[in-house]
Amino acid sequence: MSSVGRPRAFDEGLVLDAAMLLFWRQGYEATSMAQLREATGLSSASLYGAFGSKEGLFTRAVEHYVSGPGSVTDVVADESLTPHQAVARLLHGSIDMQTDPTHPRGCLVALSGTLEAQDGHDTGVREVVAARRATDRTRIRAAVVRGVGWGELPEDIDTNAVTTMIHGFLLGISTQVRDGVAAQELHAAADALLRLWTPADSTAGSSTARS
Amino acid sequence: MSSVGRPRAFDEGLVLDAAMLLFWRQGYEATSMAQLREATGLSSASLYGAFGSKEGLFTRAVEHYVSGPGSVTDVVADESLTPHQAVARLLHGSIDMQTDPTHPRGCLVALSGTLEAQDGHDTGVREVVAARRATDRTRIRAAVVRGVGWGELPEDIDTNAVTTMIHGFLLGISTQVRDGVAAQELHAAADALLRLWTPADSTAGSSTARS
DNA sequence: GTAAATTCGGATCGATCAATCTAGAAGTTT
DNA sequence: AAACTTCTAGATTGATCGATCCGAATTTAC
Repeated sequence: MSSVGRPRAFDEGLVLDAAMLLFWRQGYEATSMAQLREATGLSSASLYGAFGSKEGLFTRAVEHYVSGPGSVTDVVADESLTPHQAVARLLHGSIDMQTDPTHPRGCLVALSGTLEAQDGHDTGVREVVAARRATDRTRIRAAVVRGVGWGELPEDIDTNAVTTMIHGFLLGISTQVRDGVAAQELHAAADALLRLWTPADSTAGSSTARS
Repeated sequence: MSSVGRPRAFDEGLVLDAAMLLFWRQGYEATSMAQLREATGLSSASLYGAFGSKEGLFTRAVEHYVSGPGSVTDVVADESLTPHQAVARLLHGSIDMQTDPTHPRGCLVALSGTLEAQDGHDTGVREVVAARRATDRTRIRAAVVRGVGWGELPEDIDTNAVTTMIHGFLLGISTQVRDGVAAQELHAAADALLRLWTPADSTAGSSTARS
């Protein structure tokens, strides 16, 4: 920020990477500043100077996640794809990401901030991830509406219901992955879910739509 | 336990009720013994004398939940129902329970123990709820297999995939409820999901199967 | 060269955590 | 009455929590 004074000696991206992995694996509350200090290699002074608070660091780590591994869900907003393809890639891409053994399993956004804070102290934590969940939901709904517009889905379909069904399954993936459900089973389940995208006519194959 | 000595002055059921509500609302880690003391009206000595530890109290509270509000999922194992009815009542009953405003929203079993404990200290917490999730999954799979046996589902269906799809949606309900999704939307989504139970023939109406 | 600005490691803050223990009063059985 | 257990109420344990402060180190601005 400032051009005067001693320059920062650490790479903010690497620090956010380390913090993201901890929050991803353990959640916000179970992750202590001592662990964050050890994982990032920074002192308390540096961490608080750069991020203000534990909550501030979490917020930045979530943003880092959303623009990193979490960006797999962005594909659902890609209007160059058919709506069916967009949703199929959303689900299959999320499953691939969440079962990738090179980082913690499941989705940071889906697993964090689902419990109530007692005193409005950690409400910011909940808001950050809930906002991203709301974004996913809005994008899924838009894809469903596009599906109706493209003629992939019947005109009289309940778009909110289909949206809730897809988003509900997406959110449930994380818990299943944490419980050890294999990627292959989840992919097959996603295909089964997508099969009702085209209830009568089958203009687009649902099992061949994966990348 | 003992027949001699001063008898217990508190009602264990009421104590477990209060503890269950706290864990349900806030989760295990965010709930402190001080809150549990205040909510139950018991002293530390009484709580530790009766339940051994915070983890022991949580375990008993989860059992209390499973045999109480959480028992709505037991219907999926009811073999006097048609398999389709069993799954339909599982989903719609869970939605009704989880959106009931007289207690915390969502499902205690679905929301707890989804994150990794750092040192094998709280692994018991995870195991208790994960075991119940595994039971739900097993029961859903049995209902799906019965559905094939009854001729409600095609012989060549992937029962694991359908199971994972249904259980995934069930688990995702909790997060959606916490995020404010209305019961009516979730019911409609469940109906949409159940629509693929009968892909071609429609011997059982999916939207009229609710209680 | 000097002063201002910023970051660093490390010590430390008060608060809170789960858990244990004490002491005496109260209740129940034998 | 004696033995036994649970009760209330609180003190206390050692550990850990998030957050702050301090002095030394480092860099830029003037």
